[in-house]
Amino acid sequence: MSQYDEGQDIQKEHARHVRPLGDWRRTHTCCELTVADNGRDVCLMGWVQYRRDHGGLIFVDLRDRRGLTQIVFSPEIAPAAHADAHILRSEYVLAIKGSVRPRPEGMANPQMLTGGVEVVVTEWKLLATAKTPPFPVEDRAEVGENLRLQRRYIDLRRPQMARNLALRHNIAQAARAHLNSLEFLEVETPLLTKSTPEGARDFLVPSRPNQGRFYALPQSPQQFKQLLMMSGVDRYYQIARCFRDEDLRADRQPEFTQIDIEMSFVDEAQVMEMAEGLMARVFRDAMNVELARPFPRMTWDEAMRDYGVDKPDTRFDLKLRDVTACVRGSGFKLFAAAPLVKALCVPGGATLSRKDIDDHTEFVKIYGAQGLAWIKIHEAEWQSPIAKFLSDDERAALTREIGLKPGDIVFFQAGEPDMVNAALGNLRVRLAHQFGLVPADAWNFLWVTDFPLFEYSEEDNRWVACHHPFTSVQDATAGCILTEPARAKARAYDMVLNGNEVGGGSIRNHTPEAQALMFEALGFTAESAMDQFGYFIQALEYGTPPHGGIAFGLDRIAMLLAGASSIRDVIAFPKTQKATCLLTDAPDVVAAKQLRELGLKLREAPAPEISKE
RNA sequence: GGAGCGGUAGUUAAGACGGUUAUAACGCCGGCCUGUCACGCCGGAGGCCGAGGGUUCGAGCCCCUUCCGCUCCGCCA
Repeated sequence: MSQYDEGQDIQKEHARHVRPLGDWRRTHTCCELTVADNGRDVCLMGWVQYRRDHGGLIFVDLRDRRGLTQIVFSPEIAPAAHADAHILRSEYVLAIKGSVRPRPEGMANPQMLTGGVEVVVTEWKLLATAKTPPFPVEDRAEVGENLRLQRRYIDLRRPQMARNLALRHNIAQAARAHLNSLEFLEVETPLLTKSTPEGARDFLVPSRPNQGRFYALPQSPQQFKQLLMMSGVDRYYQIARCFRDEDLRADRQPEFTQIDIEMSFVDEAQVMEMAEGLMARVFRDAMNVELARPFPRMTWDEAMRDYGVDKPDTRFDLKLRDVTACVRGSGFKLFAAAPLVKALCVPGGATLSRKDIDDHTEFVKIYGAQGLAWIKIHEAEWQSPIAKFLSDDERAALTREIGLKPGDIVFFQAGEPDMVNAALGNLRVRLAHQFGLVPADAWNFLWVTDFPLFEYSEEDNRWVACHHPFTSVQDATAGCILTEPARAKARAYDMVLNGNEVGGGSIRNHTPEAQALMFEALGFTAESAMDQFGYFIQALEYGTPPHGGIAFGLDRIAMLLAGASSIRDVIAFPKTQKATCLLTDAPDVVAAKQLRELGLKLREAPAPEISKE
């Protein structure tokens, strides 16, 4: 007989003790009683966290999502209540009546919020038995992700997960409170909508009454929120579920939540000021932290130049240096011929071991680098595989440009700009963590502005919108939309927190002419633009106010504020990396009848053993 | 589409060069215990080593295939 079966038999036996709730009403939660409640008659309900059965006295820590309260079954004070209490097991659900008393002298537990008191049980009801949980309901239990997701309802009982859910709620409520105070209107937009060709892959939903046609789930409510501006809503927000059928990451789920905002009659400065105010409110309400405003700003060009990425982590320095000119005619052919050569100096980093450097070399190969050149700066010499190729002039130029000092290590990357920036930009973050340069509890906000309007897609062989096709162009570069797309700058802005993009937005095209120009630059013909976006282009023609907005990634913000390493830890029921739900086993095969009704035929029939009929 | 890490009692892990009966801790079950709080003490049960195939006298360990989880690249307007 397995431990599992034994547990089931015990549970079956104990189930005879289960009683209905009846007229019992909970008077307090499990984290609020204090010595001030001494003598009070209370009724608590919750789960058995720990049971400490001394044969005589029985202690139970009763848990709800807020905390723990110690209850005591005493054979002297309440023999009837004590008699059956030995059946209690982990996760049994319990209702108790009793009186609050301070714990005896020296018996208080300062680690518990309610550690000064206990409740002496005079009467109790077993509300439900429970199987032995597959993993302990404790933060310190390190449990495999698959088991946590399969039994999510148990995982969510763990204090950290319960706190994460509450934090997420507090963030959303702070955002709502702030936006409501500014007279924003919360409006819901459709989940069943139209597929658009730009952007991420859509989730499609077949239509039964319109066979052969499909809805798409929204990647964002972008067009709808702009249509609401055209409708005169003026200030809109929505805590909106969004869907993108792309591969997952630790910070990316196929369905996620945005705090989606749009405003009329505004420019960038007003949207950004509103966004800073919202974030300040979120930090005040949810974290009890006051943020300094306004947030620092940086152009996209500066971000790429100094940090190699468009979402710099400014909690530490370690800026990249462009040293292309220093090594232009170098005897080191790799440097001499490269379109871009950048350096990343770590002060005091010459202590790195050969193995450390090998690890970093492997790391940058992820981003397409062939290798990783490095120089350790010693008092007397430069220790480096490439030092012998560098002339005295080049050494002097590098020393000057990078500011090299004895004890430093400097890494180089040469090649195509995208690769160089990605390799060194990501190495920068890795090195900062290795050298302990990332301050704890720092909240470094940053606006990144002046994004390019377009980027070239090698795959599609055309220019695509960096942000989205409704973003407007900066006046100064409006003339080059068609002639020199690479130079066109967008009226777009991203909010970055500790190296994570937490929000992004733009001022939109509000004239049909500007929008038509954008579609033209993206390679749409007038006909194809009308076909895909006709309703939207038409709407622009009926008096559209200047407008713009921003969308925040609620999940990502919650993850950062919770200190979680995965977005899954702040989503109640997340998907796995293969986009499946281990709890419900979705996605699943469907009955042939359902497919027939939708007019769908699978290319291959599902295997018989998993097909449902 | 690609790269890497992992899968061994309920859980988390250990398992030397391929060699008796696969370890430990926690949990679970039973007993004892009136001030514990991750209670303590004594005893016990618990295994298809992810799955399938192969090599071998012999496989948790080596080889092949496959499934699952995680991290990353591509992808994500």
